[in-house]
Amino acid sequence: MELSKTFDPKIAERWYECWVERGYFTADPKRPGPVFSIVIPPPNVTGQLHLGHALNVTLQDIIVRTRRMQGYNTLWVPGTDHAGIATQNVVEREIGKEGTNRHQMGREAFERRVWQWRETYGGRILNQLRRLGASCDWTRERFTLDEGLSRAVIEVFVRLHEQGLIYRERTLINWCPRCETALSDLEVSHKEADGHLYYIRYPLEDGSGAITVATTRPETMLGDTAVAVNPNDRRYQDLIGKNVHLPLIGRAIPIISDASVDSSFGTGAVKITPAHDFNDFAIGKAHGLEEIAVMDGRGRMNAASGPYAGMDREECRKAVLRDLQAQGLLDQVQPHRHALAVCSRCDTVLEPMLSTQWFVRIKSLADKAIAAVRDGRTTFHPKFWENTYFNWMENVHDWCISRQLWWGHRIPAYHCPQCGNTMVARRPPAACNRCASIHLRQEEDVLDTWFSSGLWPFSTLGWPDDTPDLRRYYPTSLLVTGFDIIFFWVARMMMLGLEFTGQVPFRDVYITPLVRDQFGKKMTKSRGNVVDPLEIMETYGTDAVRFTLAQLAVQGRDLILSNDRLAASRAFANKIWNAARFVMMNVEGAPQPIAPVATKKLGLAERWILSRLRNATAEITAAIDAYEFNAAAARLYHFIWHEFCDWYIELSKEPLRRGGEAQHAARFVLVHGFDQLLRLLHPFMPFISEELWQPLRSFIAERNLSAHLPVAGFPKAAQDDPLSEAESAAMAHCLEATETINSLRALVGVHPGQRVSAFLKPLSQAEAFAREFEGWKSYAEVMAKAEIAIVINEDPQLRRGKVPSTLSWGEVLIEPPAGFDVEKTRAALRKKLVESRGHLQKHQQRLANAEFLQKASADTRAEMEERTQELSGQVGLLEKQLGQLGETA
RNA sequence: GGGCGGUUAGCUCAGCGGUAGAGCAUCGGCCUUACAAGCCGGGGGUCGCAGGUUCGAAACCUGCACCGCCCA
Repeated sequence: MELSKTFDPKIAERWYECWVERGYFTADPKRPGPVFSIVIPPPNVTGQLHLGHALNVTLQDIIVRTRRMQGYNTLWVPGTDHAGIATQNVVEREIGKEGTNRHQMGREAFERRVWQWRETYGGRILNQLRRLGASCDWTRERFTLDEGLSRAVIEVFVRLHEQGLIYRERTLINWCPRCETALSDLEVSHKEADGHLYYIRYPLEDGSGAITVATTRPETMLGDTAVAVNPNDRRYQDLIGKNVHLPLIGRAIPIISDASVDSSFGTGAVKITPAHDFNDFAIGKAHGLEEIAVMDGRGRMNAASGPYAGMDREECRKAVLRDLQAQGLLDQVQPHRHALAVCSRCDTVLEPMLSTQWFVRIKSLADKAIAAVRDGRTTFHPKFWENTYFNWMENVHDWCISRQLWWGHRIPAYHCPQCGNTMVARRPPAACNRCASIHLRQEEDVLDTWFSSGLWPFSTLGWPDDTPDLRRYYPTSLLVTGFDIIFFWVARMMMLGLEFTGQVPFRDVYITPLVRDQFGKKMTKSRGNVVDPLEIMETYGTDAVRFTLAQLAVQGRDLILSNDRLAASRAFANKIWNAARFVMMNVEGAPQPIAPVATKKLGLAERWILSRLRNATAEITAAIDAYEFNAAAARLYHFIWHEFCDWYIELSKEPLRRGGEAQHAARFVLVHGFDQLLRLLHPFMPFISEELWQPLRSFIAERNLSAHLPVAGFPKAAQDDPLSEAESAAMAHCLEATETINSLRALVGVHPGQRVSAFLKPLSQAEAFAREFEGWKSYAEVMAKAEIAIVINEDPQLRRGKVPSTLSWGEVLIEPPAGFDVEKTRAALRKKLVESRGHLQKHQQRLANAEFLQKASADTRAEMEERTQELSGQVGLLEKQLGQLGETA
């Protein structure tokens, strides 16, 4: 079969469909073997693939494909979450364009509309995962609003309620006036903003003067129910207990003292609005103040705000300031930088709002989740992320789980309008269990999306039923996610998993790096520096993108993606492609499969590359096991490019030409080596590896050889090294001699096509070297384009007219072309001499140090002595060689 | 304010107690029938700064500086 000259990623990427059709990714709980299971952190159903996903999914796929090939019973569950707020926003925008809104539509019609939207667009991100090559079990795709998962949500809600871990309370919560819903602490972002500090004079009721308060939010004064000062503030001692006349509204409110007031802020006196500020709420509770809400759910002023009713909060602020100014009550305005709480979904400034919400009592759940990480049932990689986890878990507040949305799991609570009773139940009760009324109303609110995604590791496996999947695949082996999701997913999955299954949801948590642009900046929509993974997949090929991400995935460090890196990976793919062409060209016409050759019967170069393969296999496997993707990718790259292509393919050319047994052995090693190489590569670059493995397949001698690579066995490092120590040394000598001769050729300007004659002179044990040399002479001669002779006894004529260089075990001389530059070669030797002398000096000093001799281990001393010997040999040689070139050292 | 991570070649990063490494970029020479998205060869670093521990520190400890992030 003929391969084209360059690699076209598009063609290779077609294999995906075939793998899915063959069911390679479909798990079977009945199959024997150790289990490896993983659930995808469900992407938002409205989402589009971004680089964070691409990285996350690539790394998961590397592990999953490796484990599958290693024979694990492997399951990777894909799916999406319903993303309450985000999805509702998308659909509201859509119907907005049609001139309607959800309130006009009504709840049921709106919900139907959202489902329609989901049917049409919800699969988008999952299709993008397919394009990335993610080997998910699509027969088990889940959605948080699926019937099964919804049942799990209700079950968990009811049980938590029964245990007293869910309660309902009227309190101050973070409210988004645009989304018109409550938010949990985690959905609140903080950002710095330039605002103003307004100094407002509140006249005392007794007419004896006024007290000035400073505030960033003048419009909330309409709901003030007190003014507070610090009890130790001398300035206001006399005023505590008096009343002020609240401007614009006319209400009389007291001046109180509270230790939490910061005397250094503004005037030291602050207005207290319990219904619109978290600090004020706490003060209000402590002092029994009235809570007066002056805004509605859309951030508009309500009836309690008197003349301002109906205004928007921004508009109201202007009006209030204008009126205060008109009455001479606005003392001054200062520029002021302060933190704003905004909605993490839509960036709207949030409003603290008084309302009745459902909460999860979190302490006992968090304690269990902390313990599970402390005692190592779940481990983070890199480990330092555990600190972040602990820090959050130890300071976690009760979780507000109700949302005033129409898209989500409706809370299974039923209110009785007749007697005010509220019941929580798995199924709608027929009648009130207190007053027997049959007119019950289900709670309007839905649950926070994270409430359902927190159940994901076990709800996707069939919980609350005792299913074969749940029994076989839970707890899962690993969760791969970004650090920003530790609180959302990891924390909640841990808490809920432990509570409802008694087991941790996953044994390992691998925290991926953050992907930054080539300037090291975080990619954000507002910066406009977001790189679309689909675009770069289009340009460089999916395999190249995957490989680049793996190469850069260093633990504990951000990942900086650049086009240079991507281009390098594309070049790597092309290199592999061409190596395959070489292999295929050289086995053409050979009997299929190529009969294996016993290791003993292989040539030195063949045993050497198999030895390197063994080493690469062990190192790559260990790196994957340790989630050191960068190390695994680097070793793969080095093995393929430098060991297999640069050396072995070159070394194989001679035996291939020779024919007979030598040719057969080289063919066998090329095929076997390339087969193993493609298997090692497959988890990283699934498409090109399959594309190349297919034509190679018929040459591979393996019983029960699988039809495709995803289910072929992953290489295992051979027990014994095919290469003895002596042979390994011999190959090292061969490679060093080759490199040194090539370097000399370039130095003196031998034309690349020209053969040269070269002489090798060992420093010692010349006869032994001469015998060893016979074993690798032909390799070095081919690779260095040289006639090489070994010199045992130096004859006085040897050096005449030749150019020398050093080897770690001796020296090498070549015949230079006429008119070469002697000074250049002298300079090269001089440079080497300076280096070697420097090193030698350091070593000699060390060996002369009494303390070193006394304190360093015997091994270290011996090693240093050996090195010193070697270095002094080098220095002597270099001096001699410089002398030979007419320079006294 | 509390905490975490980083600072090594032009760039991106390994190395984490015994002669400073890789990839990319750069420079020189080569179209040598697998590959010019290539081959061969070369240059390039007082390992952020200051102390300390050690026979020996890029590596371990302390402090500082700068960059990035998280929490309040």
